[in-house]
Amino acid sequence: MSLTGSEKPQRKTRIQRANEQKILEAALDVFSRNGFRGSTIDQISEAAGMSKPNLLYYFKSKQAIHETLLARLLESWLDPMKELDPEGDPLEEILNYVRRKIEMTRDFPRESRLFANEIIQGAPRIKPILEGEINALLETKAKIMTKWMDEGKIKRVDPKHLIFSIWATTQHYADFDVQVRLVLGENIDNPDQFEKTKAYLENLFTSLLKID
Amino acid sequence: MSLTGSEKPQRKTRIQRANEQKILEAALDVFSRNGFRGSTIDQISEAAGMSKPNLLYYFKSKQAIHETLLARLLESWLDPMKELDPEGDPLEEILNYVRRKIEMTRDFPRESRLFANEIIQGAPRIKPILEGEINALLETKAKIMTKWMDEGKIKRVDPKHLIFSIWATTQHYADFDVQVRLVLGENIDNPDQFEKTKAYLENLFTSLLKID
DNA sequence: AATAAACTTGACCAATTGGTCAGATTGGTT
DNA sequence: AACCAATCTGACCAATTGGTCAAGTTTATT
Repeated sequence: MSLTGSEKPQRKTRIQRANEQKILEAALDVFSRNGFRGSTIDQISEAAGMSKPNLLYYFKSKQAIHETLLARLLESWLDPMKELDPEGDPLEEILNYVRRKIEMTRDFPRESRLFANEIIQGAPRIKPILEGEINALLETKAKIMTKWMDEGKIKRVDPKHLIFSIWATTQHYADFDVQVRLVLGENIDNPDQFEKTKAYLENLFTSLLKID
Repeated sequence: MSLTGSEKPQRKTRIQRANEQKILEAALDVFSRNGFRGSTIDQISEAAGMSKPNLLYYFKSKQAIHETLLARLLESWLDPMKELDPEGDPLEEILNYVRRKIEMTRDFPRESRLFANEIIQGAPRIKPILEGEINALLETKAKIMTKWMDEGKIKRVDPKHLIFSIWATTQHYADFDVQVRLVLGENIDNPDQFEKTKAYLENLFTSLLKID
């Protein structure tokens, strides 16, 4: 028994690190396709290439994997918004935010769906985190936008609804991928289609905000 | 045994009609909150106020209830788009579509979430229907919009992306209800907030499409 | 009132699934 | 080589859950 008290205080082994990685990668795949209740530990352990008890050696429960995944996700999910710079050119700052958002949608569609699944079902597991972090950040950024509007740098709109519409329009391409593909034949993982989508969204938000 | 051949060819009884209604109503509630796999027959039968075997007397399986719900949903879901009139005033027609869409989001949020749940998870059960019906309708309406653009009645944008962004921005308020509420304190079921949201979206799409 | 059909349910079953455990194997350290 | 901790797994368990069944109750029809 170690003197440090906690359960697993040791530094991580090579194997431990590798296997936790494999599990989280597999779990992201499975959870984002099937939702929490629609996913089984067997599916995940199979996808991770190990036995179920072995998976449970690294994560004590299905919940634990899911929580780890969501925690990591939330961390990176808000990054694009954090970069919104009050000193930059207002319209360009917002467009850059849109661009970063749609790049994330292209590069991390599974993360987007994992998040969407969680929110649609009432965010049972991440409401507290959402409540604190997102709200604070959003409040700050909304204030910046309001200041820009006061200064006449961009047109006046409700900043929170603006942010909602940026989230909605960008994430739509990941979350409703099947539908988009059914209509367009492809989605933003295709470079050509990515450019078209980006151009459309840049135009959408420029039209809304640009002062003539 | 009846001569008409099919399983249950009879006209529906008073009780039958009432109970099927109760079941579908309860199932919509449960499925839209928990997704297909996250919902149990017990939850639904409890919500419908009857025993599980009795529920299964009216619907032969959990799947069957879900399919019935989705079929009914799809029917009404596309109605707002069908009303888009090629003879009407272009901008006003599109804005009316946006208005109908956001009214549906307000009045039928559970249906919106049921649909979103299904699509996010790859639309396993409704892909065929989606493929036929939605695609055909969307193609027709996109052509109408293109014609309006050719005639210089509205600004030129990609009509399919336009439709995506209308879907995304309106449905967002139902599907991400929890998040919206966390940020605004309320959502479009509040008349005041509904007006604000409607005004924002009207402005968004007017800015995009209006010819000065 | 009698009767048949429609309706209802407690008890039950089999499959799935989250999680445990005892024991085997492997990796690192001396 | 020897030893201990870390890693791994087959077998197992208990709870949940979709669905069945036989028997009872209610409703409609004559």
